Amino acid sequence: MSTDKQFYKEHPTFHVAVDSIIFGFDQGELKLLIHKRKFEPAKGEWSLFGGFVQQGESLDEAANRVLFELTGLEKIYMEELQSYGEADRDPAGRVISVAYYALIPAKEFIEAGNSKYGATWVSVKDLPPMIMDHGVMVKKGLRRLKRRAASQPIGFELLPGEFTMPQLQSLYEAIYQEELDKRNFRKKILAMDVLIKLDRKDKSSSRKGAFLYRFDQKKYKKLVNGGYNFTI
Amino acid sequence: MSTDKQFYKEHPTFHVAVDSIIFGFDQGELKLLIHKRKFEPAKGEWSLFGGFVQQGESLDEAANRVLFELTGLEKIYMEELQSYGEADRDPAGRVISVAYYALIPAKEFIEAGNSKYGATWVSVKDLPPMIMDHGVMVKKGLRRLKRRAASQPIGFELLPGEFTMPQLQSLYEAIYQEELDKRNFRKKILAMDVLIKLDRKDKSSSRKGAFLYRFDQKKYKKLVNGGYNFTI
DNA sequence: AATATAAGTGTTATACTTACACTTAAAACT
DNA sequence: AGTTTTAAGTGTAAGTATAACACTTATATT
Repeated sequence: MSTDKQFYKEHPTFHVAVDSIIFGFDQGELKLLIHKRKFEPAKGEWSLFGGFVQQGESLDEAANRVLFELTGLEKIYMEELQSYGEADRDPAGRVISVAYYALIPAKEFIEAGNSKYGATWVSVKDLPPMIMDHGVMVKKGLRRLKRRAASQPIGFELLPGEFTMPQLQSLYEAIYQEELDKRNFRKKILAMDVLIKLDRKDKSSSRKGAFLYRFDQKKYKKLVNGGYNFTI
Repeated sequence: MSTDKQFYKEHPTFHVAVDSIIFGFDQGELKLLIHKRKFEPAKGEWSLFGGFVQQGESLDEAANRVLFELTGLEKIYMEELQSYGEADRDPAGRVISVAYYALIPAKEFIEAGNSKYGATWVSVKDLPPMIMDHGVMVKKGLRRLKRRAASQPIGFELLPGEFTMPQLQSLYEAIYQEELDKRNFRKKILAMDVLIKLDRKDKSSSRKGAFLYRFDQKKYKKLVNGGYNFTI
């Protein structure tokens, strides 16, 4: 702090915020978690979950803290998306915002939506108007999700620890917004050799029941380190 | 400014910097433009081109301004890469830095390196130690370049307006760090149908001379808008 | 006229991707 | 107990894209 002032004091400082684009998957639909803004200005309007970076915390730490404070969600998949720094993006003052995108699995999905925090899930196909540049951030987040899903098995982050092939396929269909052939889909996914088939079935969506699988983190890491590159 | 204080004044503010990872291509090598830092602390050590965001300018504007001030380069390809916000990343004080990556064509390449600004080109295969987290930023920039080069015809940004097939191939070989088959390379590039073959030759590197091409921006945009996706 | 050098060109084999339809397991109903 | 209903599960063949491979050509230099 004292050195800060010593070297850089002639330069201006700015409020820095983090905003999280939180995707979830449920009932065959890809959804976004938003809430009504809790503070002025624009209090009560639809907003991503955001807050200001505090002294002594990194951007990643701030993003995780804000998310936890506003939704109770912890230890979820999160990565930086892009910074937004237009001088007039926030009408209430100069704020530079770092957008994060986050994926949460179905188990936590329900709780977050029903919580005391006033969070709401909206379908990405029918987004309400959001404050400032949050709509732009979401579009960018969706593009990133599509790209990531195609080249990394990121979809698994959006599912519970155990899932069925039809569920996984339905997730990818929601991300790409197109129907996939189930034979080809299974072939590709299984060819990656990162899934473990369990001998139990999930019977919630059919009489026959669908076998459960889980993602094999170890095999995946081995593949990635070996230079292998996924494409779904 | 006054509204800023009104609404957000309880939150801390930070110095925000931009740092540019500038790639160039020359003599068959992919290179990075760096310089010796002009101010304390760590004055005289190898550094990316960076500076502080000023009041009233966006991050993009700051990145372009800083680059121009330090290298004289203007209107070059630039995009945001990632933000770096660890609390202790700069030993002299809290600074949040937004890294940009930039590509400059061969024509401007030479000038930038020989300039009054003290800029130096170093091979990406043999990078010197750099201040703070600049080495990490460069690694990230290289990964981005590789990925972008594979899916967008971004390589053209690194070449002069007119170039030959052997030059283009050599650029891709430098980016991927592997040799490519020239027949297959030509086939793929030409199949994209975004190059215009000129009837002139460049004879600087062979007696026979190689035909010059230029990139057709219009055709490219048409393809991209039509949903086409490149892969080299 | 001969030589040296990099540019330029096609084909075949292999791998990957896409399209496509029937069988099976199990609960629910009669 | 047998029949019906529903989603899960499975294989093959055609088409497309990728990868491997070697000789000819244009031109400056000697």
